[in-house]
Amino acid sequence: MALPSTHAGAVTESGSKDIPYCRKQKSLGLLCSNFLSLYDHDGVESIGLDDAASKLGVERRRIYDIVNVLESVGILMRKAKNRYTWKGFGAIPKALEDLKREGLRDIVPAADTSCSEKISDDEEDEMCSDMNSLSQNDRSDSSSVFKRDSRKEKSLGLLTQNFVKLFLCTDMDMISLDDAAKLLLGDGKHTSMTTRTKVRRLYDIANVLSSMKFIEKTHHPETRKPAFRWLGLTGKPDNRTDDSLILSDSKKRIFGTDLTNATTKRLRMDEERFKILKAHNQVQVKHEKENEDERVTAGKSYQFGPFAPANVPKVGDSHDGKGKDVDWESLASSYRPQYHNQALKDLFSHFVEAWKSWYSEVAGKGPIQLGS
DNA sequence: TCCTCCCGCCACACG
DNA sequence: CGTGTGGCGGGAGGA
Repeated sequence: MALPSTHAGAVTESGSKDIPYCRKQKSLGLLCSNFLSLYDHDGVESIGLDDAASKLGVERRRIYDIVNVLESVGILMRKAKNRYTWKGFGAIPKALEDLKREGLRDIVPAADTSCSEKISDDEEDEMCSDMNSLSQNDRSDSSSVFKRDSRKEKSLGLLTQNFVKLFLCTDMDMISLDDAAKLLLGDGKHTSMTTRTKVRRLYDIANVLSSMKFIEKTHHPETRKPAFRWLGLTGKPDNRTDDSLILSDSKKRIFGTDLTNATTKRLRMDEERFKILKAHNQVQVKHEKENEDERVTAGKSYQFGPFAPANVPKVGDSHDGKGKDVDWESLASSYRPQYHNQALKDLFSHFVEAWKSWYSEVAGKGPIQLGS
C-alpha cells in the first residue's frame, strides 16, 4: 500500500518532456471532442473501448465517462462488451425528443385533466422505461415500488438524461449545477456530501455537453453564480413566441434591461420561483400545449444550432431550399472562436461536415430512416 | 480562498 | 475467480 507513486507526468512515448502537466489538456470536454472527431467518419459503426482508449491516449476509465454521456444523448449505443455502435449526430434529435416526452410524462402526472392530485412518485427519478421497445427488455418489474437498481439509478448516463430533461421540460433556461443537483436528488433527503458528489458528476457531464455545444456556461444575472444555459436544439417549429428551447437571440439575452416581452418572460424565472419550485420539490413543467405529436417527424422538428461556425455555407450545398427556417443568423452570432486549441478547431470543421450531411438528409424531407 | 473536476481506488456485475 | 464497468470522493490545479 502506500506507495506514493508519483505518477507525475512522465507520460511516456512521444519523447516530449515539456508540457509537465496541464489539467486543461486532460479535461473530459476535450477528450469528448477528440473522441467525436476520431469516430465521426464514414464507415465507422463500431467502436472498441480499448481502441478508443489507446488512440486517445487516456485510461479506459475515462472512456467510460465519455461513452456513457454520449450514449444518453443518442450518439452511441452499447452493442456488447467493449463495443459500442456509432449512431451519429442524426440520432440526437430523436433521443432528445424522447427524453422530453419522457420527462414531461414523468413529471406531470395526468396532464391537466381532473385529478389535481400530484403523484409524487414513491422514490423519485425512475424513468428510463423505454416503452418504445428497442431491443430486449428487462424483466418487467411489476413491484417497482422499491426499484433498487442501485447501481444504475446513479449512473452517469441517467444523471445526464435527467440533467438534460431539466432544460427540455422546465421553463428554467439557466441552471446552476448546485441547484440541478438538489433538484435531481429528489426528495430532500440529502446530506451536503451527497450533493457535493452529485455536483462533481454534473461538472463532468456539463463539460462533455459543453464541448458538444449542447449547453453553455454563463453566469446567473445578479447572483453572478455560474450556471449553464441550454442551447442545443430548437424546439417545435410552430410555436408561439414562447419557447425556452429556442436559442434564437439567446445570445443577447441580457438581464436588467427591458427587452422584449419574450425575453422578459424567460427571465421571470427568478430565485423566488425557483425557491418555491425546490420547496415543492416539483419541477414546473413547461407550459406548452403539448400537442402530443404522434408522428415521429424526428429530425424535422429539431435543428442543430450551435454546432456551426460563423461562416458555414447554407448547408444544403446547391440545394438551397427556400422554406428552411434555420436560424443561421443566431447561430453565427452565437458562435465565437473561444478555442485556441488546434484540435478543437479541427473538430469544428468536422462538425460542419457531419452536420451538413445530416441536415441535408432531413431537409430533403425524403426517406428519413428512423429506428432500425 | 473557493471553484473545478481529474485520477484512480475499489465495489459491483457478469461469465 | 478474473475481467469489464463505473461509482465515488480525495485533493490538486486554476481563477
